[in-house]
Amino acid sequence: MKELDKKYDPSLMEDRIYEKWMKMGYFHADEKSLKKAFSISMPPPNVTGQLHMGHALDNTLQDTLCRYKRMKGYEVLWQPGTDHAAIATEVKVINKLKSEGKDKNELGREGFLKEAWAWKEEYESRIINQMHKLGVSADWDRLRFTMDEGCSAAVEKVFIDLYNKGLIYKGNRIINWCPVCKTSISDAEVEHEDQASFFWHIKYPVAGEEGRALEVATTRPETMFGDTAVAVNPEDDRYKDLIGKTVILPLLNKEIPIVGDEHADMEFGTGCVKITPAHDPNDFEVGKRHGLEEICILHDDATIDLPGTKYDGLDRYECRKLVVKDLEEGGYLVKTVPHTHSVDTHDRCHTTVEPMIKPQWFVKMDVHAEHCRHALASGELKFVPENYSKTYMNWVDNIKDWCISRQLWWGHRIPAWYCDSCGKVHVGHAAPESCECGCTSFTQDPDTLDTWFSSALWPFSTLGWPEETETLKKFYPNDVLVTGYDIIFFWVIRMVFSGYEQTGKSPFDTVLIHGLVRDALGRKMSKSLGNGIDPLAVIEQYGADALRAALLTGNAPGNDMRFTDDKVINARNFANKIWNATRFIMMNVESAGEDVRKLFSSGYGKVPEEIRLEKEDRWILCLLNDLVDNVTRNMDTFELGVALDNVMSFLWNELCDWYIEMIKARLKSDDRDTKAAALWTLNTVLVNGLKLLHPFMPFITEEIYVNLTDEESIMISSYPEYTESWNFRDDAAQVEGLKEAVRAIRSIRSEKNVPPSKKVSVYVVSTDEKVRNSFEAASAVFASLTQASEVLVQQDKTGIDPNAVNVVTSNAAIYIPLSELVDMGEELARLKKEEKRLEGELARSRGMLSNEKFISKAPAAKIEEEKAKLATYEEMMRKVREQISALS
RNA sequence: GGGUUCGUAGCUCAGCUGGGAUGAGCGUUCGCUUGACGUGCGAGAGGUCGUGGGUUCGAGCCCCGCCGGACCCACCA
Repeated sequence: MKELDKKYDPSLMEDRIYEKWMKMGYFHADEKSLKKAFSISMPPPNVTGQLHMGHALDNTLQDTLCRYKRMKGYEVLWQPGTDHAAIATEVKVINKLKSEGKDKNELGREGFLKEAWAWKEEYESRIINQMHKLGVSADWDRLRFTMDEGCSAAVEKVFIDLYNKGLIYKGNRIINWCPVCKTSISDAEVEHEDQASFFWHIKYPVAGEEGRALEVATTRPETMFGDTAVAVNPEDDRYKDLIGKTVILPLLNKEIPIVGDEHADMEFGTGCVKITPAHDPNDFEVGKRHGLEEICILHDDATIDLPGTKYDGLDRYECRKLVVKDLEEGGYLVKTVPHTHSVDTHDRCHTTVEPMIKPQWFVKMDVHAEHCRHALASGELKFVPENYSKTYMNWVDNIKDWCISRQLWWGHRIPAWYCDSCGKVHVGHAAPESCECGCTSFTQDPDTLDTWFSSALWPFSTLGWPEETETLKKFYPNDVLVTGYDIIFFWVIRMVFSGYEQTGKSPFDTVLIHGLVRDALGRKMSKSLGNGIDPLAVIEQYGADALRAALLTGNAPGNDMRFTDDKVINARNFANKIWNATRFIMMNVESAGEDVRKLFSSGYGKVPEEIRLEKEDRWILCLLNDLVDNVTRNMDTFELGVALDNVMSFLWNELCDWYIEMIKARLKSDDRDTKAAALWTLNTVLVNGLKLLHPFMPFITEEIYVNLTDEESIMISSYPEYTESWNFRDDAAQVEGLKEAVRAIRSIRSEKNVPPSKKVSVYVVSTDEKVRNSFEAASAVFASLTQASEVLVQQDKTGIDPNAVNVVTSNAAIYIPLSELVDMGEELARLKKEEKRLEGELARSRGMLSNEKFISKAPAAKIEEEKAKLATYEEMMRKVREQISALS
């Protein structure tokens, strides 16, 4: 046994401990192990950023589960890795190049990718170091990256496979285009932002009908150059005679047809809709139904593409101003109405996206959606908390084909090759020898795949798939996936259908959902608000253990949480408490000598023959045993916050506040047996308490454990198992009675302002011999906990000052002769108050028991419980009334 | 428009399959140099569980309505 520093200072130990764990290889998972497997794939953080509170929470949850399972005897694989984060990284690298005066296009594809890889190396190692600080026990030997060789091979195989099955197709479709990033983005990457703007009402004159015009309203007047029709509802009496005729498109003086289409809502606006198939998803559909021309009027950077006009080359918003001005001058503008509407923006750069028609690659979703439904219906996939399966199904039921091509360089290049002469597409690992047309020259598709295409394969691509590796066999499917609810659509759904499609299985059994970490005011942490809290700063100040505990306490699965300093400070104070309790124990063990200490190695659930336990020893062992049961149950149902609360309150409130105080006298005594039993119990309870705490607070528990036990590490120690042999119910109940009495006396002393220095006699009266015996046995403890000069246990009130203060507990009556301090009127009032409280309890209890329906319908155990309570309260009432009549 | 979720102590939140709100932390009041710890110890005050119904022997928990907040999706020509 070594000594602990006088002061608890996490910064002095955490790095050292982590290095030791790494060196010992405790995080490594052995695919050849015969132990039962437990596996989690870490949601790969982007190589763009740094650890934020969301990561800290996500990884703390995973780490806690993994450490628990390891101690429980599982072979645990926590598979770590990072994500290439296509757009995010590409944008950051471009910006970095810009700041160095370089340009993406000048560098060329190869040169740019070199820069991007260098970026990746730097940021990957940075974020991994940050996870080390948090205590993440992932198997770093198996670190993967979404664009490494194996993952890339998996991506290519899946693409080719889906293409061959007809589940991937290429088509000209309307997609979301980001004019700044110059790439298509999926629906999921689009955010909606409310913006104040206008509704411009414009007249389109009907051709050949002098004086008649259709009035349309638009928020994007510049798109009128792409109009190829005006739609009215076919049921609309106002306009249905015009269907089939044409209107003159102002400014361009072009005739376009009037079509009848359901899309036009008679109730909304004027009931007439301009149709711009190339720049609006709804209009695109209308265009398809009516065979309308699709005229693209925008360049990729959102400047106007209208050669031969004065509008050509203008920025979209410049053009808008000019169009409005020209319409007004031409007498076409009817009115301008202020209007707030939601604008689609790119979630990465917040640029307003433009719907554009582009040739893109899509994944068909119908078959895949079926996989997702099956996963839940079959029970092969479960959500914790369960209600998130509704969110999941809501997504599944509304899913649309997934646009997977991106006009980026940083990513997995699409394995499609176009014949240079006939243009035919060939999908495969490499270009074919020759095309059917005889041509032997091909060009690869320049596009890359959506980041989530590779993330979707993460649970198996990281384990060696498509090879049937030992690792894959041992650890796939994963047991748990831990992630936030905001990512169910992006990631969870795509992993699920990919898992079924490629491996025939759900990629994981349980999805543990957590919420967002918000700031103290409940706001989302964001760069723009500048309200983010840096986990590393918190670790530096309070330690990783405190941060982890703060993230887990008082938080139920799936719920958002507020992060406040209070929580971290409380967690740090707890750590300090445990630290000092350990120092106290060590100090006493040291002085007790080697012959006591050698008894300490016994396993859980056994008491060495030489040890003679006393009541309070059995009480705390019984509580510990219940704790093991509770914590295990809560860990297994993913109630980590509850489990941690249980451990903390046991160690702090029961072990430190009660047990240690109870045995202080025994530790000072010369009786070798009683001292040995107390020390043995202390050590046993602390060591096992630390084990229960370790998954949550790994560093301090390791430091204490190795110093206390001289063993190698708590990480590889075995988890306590609940045992019947430590169910000392009877002793536990007696000590609880004792505690109740102590609290009652302290309460009286405090109420009467009796200073601790004043020692008074305490009489305990009970007619129950067993109760008397237990108080008798504990009289020394009892006296020290209540600052009593003596404790007299007796069966009646003989010799007690009739004016003594009296409190009634559930198994005894306590008398404290304090007559000189007591105002009899006050005392009577206090007793009356107690009488009233008991009356309430009795009424409740009797009411229940006299209710015939309760007696006939409630479970028998519940009835018995209530009867016992009633008996206790009746007895208490009897004593209180006796005292009242004695005083009156 | 579709869906989800919340409303419990001054604040932030727990409350397990319905069985006494002896719930936690912080804050607050009073007291304590108790030799492990003031990052501590002891004792208090503080709640008609948003609201109105219903089901039940019994509702913070289940069902319906309402009020008030949050979020997601779709739409907004």
